[in-house]
Amino acid sequence: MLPVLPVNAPYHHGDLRAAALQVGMEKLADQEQPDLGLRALARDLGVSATALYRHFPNKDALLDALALEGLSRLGHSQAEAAEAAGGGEAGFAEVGITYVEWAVRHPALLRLIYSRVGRVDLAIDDPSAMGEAFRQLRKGIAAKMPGDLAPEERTAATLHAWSLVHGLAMLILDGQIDYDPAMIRKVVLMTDFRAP
Amino acid sequence: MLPVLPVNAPYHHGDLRAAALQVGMEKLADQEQPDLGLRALARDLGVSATALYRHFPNKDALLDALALEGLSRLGHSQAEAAEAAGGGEAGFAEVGITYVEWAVRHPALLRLIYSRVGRVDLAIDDPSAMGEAFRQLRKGIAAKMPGDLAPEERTAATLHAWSLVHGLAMLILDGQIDYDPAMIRKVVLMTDFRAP
DNA sequence: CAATCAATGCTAACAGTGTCAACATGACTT
DNA sequence: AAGTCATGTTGACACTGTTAGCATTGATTG
Repeated sequence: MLPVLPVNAPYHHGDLRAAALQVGMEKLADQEQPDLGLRALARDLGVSATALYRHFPNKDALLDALALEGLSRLGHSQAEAAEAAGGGEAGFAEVGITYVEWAVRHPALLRLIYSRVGRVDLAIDDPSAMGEAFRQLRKGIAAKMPGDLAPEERTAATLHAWSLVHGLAMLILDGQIDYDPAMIRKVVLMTDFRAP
Repeated sequence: MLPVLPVNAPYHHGDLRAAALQVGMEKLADQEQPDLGLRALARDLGVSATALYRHFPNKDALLDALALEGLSRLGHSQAEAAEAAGGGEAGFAEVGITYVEWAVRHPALLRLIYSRVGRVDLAIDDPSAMGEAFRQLRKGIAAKMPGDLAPEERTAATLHAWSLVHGLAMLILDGQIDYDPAMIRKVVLMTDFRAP
């Protein structure tokens, strides 16, 4: 990744924060692991290492912002899939399959999301932003559950569905199983939420 | 963690390799994340930073060894649970619940295992050791499946079970859901492998 | 038993990292 | 036009993994 506008660059960047997030996103897209160096990123941006500290209090805050952006994209993907799939249990399965597919396409981003969302600190603008985005994700999953379940069963079923697709995704990302769309579909469809 | 025998220590440690693995294991047990520094570990061992290079070619090799040891312990735990649980589907569920419980008790170790097993290189003594241990783990899961399933269904069912408990474990470790044993049991028991 | 040698330890150094302090530049406000 | 403040810079510090070269010890062999 070459520095952005290395020659004749003005002293002030224009919108370094946005540029950092964009280039950071691009770098993550190229990687398997979410290893993002502050200095390396600054180099790619054609800017000194410490310049980023004018826009983020520390590296964690930058990663938090990237994770939040990633979570937003994941949520968007989920919502899209939910709409395209229509109602019913078949549609619900489609949402889960989309989750796994998204994870396979954005491994570093998914890892970053889950590694940071659990320990948001006050560095981020809105500490509840992450939690809120996740609540949306959960809601998206829950909304597709069969309607005739008791509330407690509903909670368990949501957790079951989330765990199943998240587990599938992580096992694939960690190289334990191959990504075989047909097999994923088969496994996701195995669950019958009305079983005793 | 204090240095081991800082005063009057002989020039040669005795068995630095074993000591490193042991202290490394203890450090991992105290942590949530598998962050293990080579120099920090050497300090705890009361030894210079580079001494460890006489026993491991690099940091990755050390972590691989720790992950392998962890995987062995997990496999042992699984086998124990499988035996104690007896046969049948109830016993099978017990094995899955044990998996989640083990993960909650050894978060850093489980993370280390899954982060390294996918990319074993030739640094480790037996490159297939990790894969072998995992095959055992999978076999342990598969062995508890209902016996009257077609082979392909069996594969899917094994993957389903593994993904479900692994997903539950990861969501708990990442702080997405609380560890509620009753809820775990409920969710694990939800699956009916004979559903169409 | 003495000499040698390989195993195992050490220190010094290098490149890389995140982060802070102090200074420089330039865009916006009055 | 002057001054202020956001935004950039360089230099430094402490930390990391890693290599090279030297020191010490326990084991092997003449």
